[in-house]
Amino acid sequence: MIKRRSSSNVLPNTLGELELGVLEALWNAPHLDAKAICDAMPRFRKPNLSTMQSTLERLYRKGLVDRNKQGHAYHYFATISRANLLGRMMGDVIHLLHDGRLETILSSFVNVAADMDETSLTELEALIATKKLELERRDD
Amino acid sequence: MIKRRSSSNVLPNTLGELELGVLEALWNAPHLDAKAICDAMPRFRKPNLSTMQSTLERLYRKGLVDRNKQGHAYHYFATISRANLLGRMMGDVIHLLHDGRLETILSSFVNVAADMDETSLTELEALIATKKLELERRDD
DNA sequence: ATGAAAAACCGCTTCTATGTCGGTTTTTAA
DNA sequence: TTAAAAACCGACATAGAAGCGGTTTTTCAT
Repeated sequence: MIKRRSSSNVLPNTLGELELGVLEALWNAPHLDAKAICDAMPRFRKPNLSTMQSTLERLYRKGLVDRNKQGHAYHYFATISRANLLGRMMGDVIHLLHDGRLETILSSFVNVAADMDETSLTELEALIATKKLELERRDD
Repeated sequence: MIKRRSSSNVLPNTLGELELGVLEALWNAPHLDAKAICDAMPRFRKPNLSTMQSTLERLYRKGLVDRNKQGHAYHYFATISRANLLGRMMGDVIHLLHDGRLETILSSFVNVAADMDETSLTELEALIATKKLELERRDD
């Protein structure tokens, strides 16, 4: 009598490698069909057309791509931008490890930014300034 | 003839629900043994002791916990803080969706911070200032 | 209209990480 | 010395993703 697992919901927005590859291809060139997306994959892992169709179907059910029929094939396009997906996944991670202290999260931002590039902190400051102006304007 | 999958490395630092629960318990009270960690889990999903031991063993191999024998049982402790794990996972997500443009990443930070709380942007500014001072001092 | 080609559709297998646990061996402390 | 507690070992379960062959449907050119 084995205990059933309560379908794990850590990081609800994670994707497989191929799924991500597909999105990359679609961000790069919207409105491709399954065949074209296959061709856009690097040779060392070019999947069978059926495999690509399965993957597209999964992405479609997840709402990450939409499609419409043009001629004899579906043409696919991403329904989410790279930046938005990044935001979602960051949200997942934050939600997963949130301890209620804002400082924990914000200091992660700063640390990541500091690790990337010397000038990042300054850029981050500039973006904050812009964001603050936006918020002020919205309040008027 | 089925193609072998090159063991997928999307988000190398993801954890299962139980694994994360264990870390939460250890962050909350370091140096517990397997039994005690079991007891620390919410009743509705309290695992068998063996299950807990397997999970601890996996976390140990991953380097996320360490242990030493005290009396007749191992006592476990986390080798990574919540904030550091958050940082790692954020790094994973960023690496996964990096498009070369720093602005994409930084604007995600700002957006997430802005969604959380009005004062977050100001706090973020303060943290940046602190971080900058740290970096300057390191250069001396 | 019609038939070949292309794509969709269907159902199945494989793979991997995690969760799950029973049974056996080892260790410890009384 | 021995009973109990824990470690250790070897399974099986599950879910999401990757993978693909075979069949049906659609389309377009003739």
